[in-house]
Amino acid sequence: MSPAARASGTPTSGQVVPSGLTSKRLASKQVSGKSHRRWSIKDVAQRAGVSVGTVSNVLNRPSLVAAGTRARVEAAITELGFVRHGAARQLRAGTSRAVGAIVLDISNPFFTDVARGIEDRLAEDDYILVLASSDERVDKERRYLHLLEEQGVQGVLLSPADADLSWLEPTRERGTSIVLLDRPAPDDTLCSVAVNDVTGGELAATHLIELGHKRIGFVNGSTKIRQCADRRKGVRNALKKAKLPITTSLVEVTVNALNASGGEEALERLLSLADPVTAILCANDLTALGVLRGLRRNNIEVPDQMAVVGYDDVEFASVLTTPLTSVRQPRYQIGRAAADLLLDEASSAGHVHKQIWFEPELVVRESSGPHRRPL
Amino acid sequence: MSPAARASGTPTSGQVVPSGLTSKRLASKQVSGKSHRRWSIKDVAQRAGVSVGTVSNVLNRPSLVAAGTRARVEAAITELGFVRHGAARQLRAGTSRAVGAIVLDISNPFFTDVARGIEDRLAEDDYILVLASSDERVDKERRYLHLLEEQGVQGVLLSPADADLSWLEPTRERGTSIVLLDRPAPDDTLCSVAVNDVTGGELAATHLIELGHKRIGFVNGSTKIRQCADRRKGVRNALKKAKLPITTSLVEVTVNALNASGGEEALERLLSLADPVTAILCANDLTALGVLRGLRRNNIEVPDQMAVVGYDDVEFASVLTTPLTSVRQPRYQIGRAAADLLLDEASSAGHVHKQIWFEPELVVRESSGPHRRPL
DNA sequence: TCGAGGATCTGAAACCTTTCAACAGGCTCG
DNA sequence: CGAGCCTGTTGAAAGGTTTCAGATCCTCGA
Repeated sequence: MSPAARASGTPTSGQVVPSGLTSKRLASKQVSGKSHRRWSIKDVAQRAGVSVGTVSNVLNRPSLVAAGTRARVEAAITELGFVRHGAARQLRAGTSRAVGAIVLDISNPFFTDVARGIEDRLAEDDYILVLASSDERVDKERRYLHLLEEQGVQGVLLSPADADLSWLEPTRERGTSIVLLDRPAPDDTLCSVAVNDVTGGELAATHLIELGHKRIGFVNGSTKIRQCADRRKGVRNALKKAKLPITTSLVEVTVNALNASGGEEALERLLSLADPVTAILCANDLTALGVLRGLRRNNIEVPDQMAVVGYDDVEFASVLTTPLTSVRQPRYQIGRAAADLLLDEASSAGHVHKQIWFEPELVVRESSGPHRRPL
Repeated sequence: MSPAARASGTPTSGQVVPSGLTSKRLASKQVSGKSHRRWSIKDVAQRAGVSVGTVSNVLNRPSLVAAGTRARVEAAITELGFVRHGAARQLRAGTSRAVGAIVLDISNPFFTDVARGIEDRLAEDDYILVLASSDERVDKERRYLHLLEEQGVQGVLLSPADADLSWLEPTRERGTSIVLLDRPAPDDTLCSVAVNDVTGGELAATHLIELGHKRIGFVNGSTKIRQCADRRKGVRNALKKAKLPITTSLVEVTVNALNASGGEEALERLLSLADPVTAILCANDLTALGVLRGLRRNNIEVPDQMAVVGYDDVEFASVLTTPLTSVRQPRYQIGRAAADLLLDEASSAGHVHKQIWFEPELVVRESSGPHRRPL
């Protein structure tokens, strides 16, 4: 197209400034030269010898256009390299092909997989994902919501940083749908997708109980965190159902940080008990990893002397020296389901808000087994 | 605002359909009721008793507006809950506040961290990130680029699936900047950010050589993959510099899949050698994990009987039973740098294309040490 | 032969913002 | 006291698309 284009087809625009340049003006032209204005629908119409309305029809309702005309228009489009101006389309049609997601932290593997689920579902409907991390900060969350609303996204998938959701209301009233991610909706005016952490805790504990364990250590984070509180509830449910006395069968250890060193510290405390536990349940895989590491250092065999169960089923759980039994959350599916709800809410007239609960799944590996040898 | 709003401030719109409804029309209104049209700048102007031009000035060039007027307009904006119509703004102003990124797979931890770097840098300038995964498929890549271009993003950060980049040219000519991610630009008409994998391979191998190893196993993927080829080149460079004969000092094993089981298979082959190696270098941490696992099963001690080095420094490398020595890539920084280049290219007139190379870093942990005991 | 109705196409209005020339006052300086 | 300047403000044009009422042309049945 440009006369300077090389035959080979390699990129030609935006060359580096020739060293001897004097004119600033010229330099800037050379360097980032936005060559020509984009072609508009008008240019296409002219080239195809039809009206703009017809071009628009080819783009949006091709069945209304006679085959011959359509072909001519399509030819003009490709010849010109015409690209629809999304903003203009959105301005007039009032609807965009973008969906926003605000998660706590996109570098957290949980949200990474969720994001992937969202993206795949959106792609099926030719939507595009605008992704943001709130870092659990309400101010960032709001700022992003505002930016997304300005952008005119169809809706927002939100993993809220805070319990209070009333601030979402103005945005919703203005027509931006919101679906809660990894958090149950407080009432039925909102869609949500969450995982049942109570079941998760119960699954893990029941597994250990069925293996014959009667004294179980539970390494958990602060119960101020909903997930931790729920998992604890599940663990206690399991004991209750098995008619095991909670006071003697459950040893709860709360750690500040649910990571490997937190796990090691918790293990210290559990090993120093007069009446030791035979199994340890961790609220998270990293913590379980710390526990495993500590056990190895103390020459305690897993699972024969101590059974260990984690939570999250992170990528490496299965490839550890002693593969870790863990609770898996259907992360990808969560994302897909949430995107699905949003698209439904945004497009279908008869949308009814839904709260979707996913059930976690226990993945049994070598780290858990019956107690065979005392410490 | 709505008369039905409850005093508590909890969400009220979008209630579930009352069961007895007969009119479909009514139902849809009740269910997803986009209550009223968004307020426009005109409404704000009217309410503040000024012209639309003034409101626009308050929004975009507040210094031009007298303090009193500005206050009145701002009051009107908050009272009405006015949100700028981004599409209209973009249509008229010709510029959007979004940047696209197309990566190979957002659920891959490498790109996850890169994405985070991008996002953080963009947030500083109030830009927003549109993220897409190509799954290494050229068709998805192109489809997404087209969607992003329609959206009118300022530019696209692209981690290309294919060697051929000529197809990017039309998009660039139309004014969408492109910065290559994790891939060096073929020439200086394009910005790029990449990591020097040759250095990475060299670092790892040199480390082992300095520990006294004279016979090293190298578990690598196909050299058709640029990263693998480059790392191999680096390893060979290190041997050359140390004046070690490549034929006898280096045992190369190629695996189909760079994962844990690939590592275990490779280890089998390395252990069956007549003249065994004393150190194993893996092109990737998962592979190293498989190697470690196999070594443990064979009761071979790490690092005394066998040193192991990985590549990538994944999250769990440091928390393994034997913490893994690995090569770390500055992933977050890569993302930041790429976003930085893009913003510069998109905004500054005197932009000069740059190729940025990041150097990887060796993180030494317990899995590597001098050879102390024969197998 | 005429009218109805279908298929196809047209052209202008509308969407909401930004931009900019022009204008209104008020002030300073000569 | 008038010219010139500065500060604020205005109003209309422009940007690219979609939508929709209407215009044309054909075909078919009466």
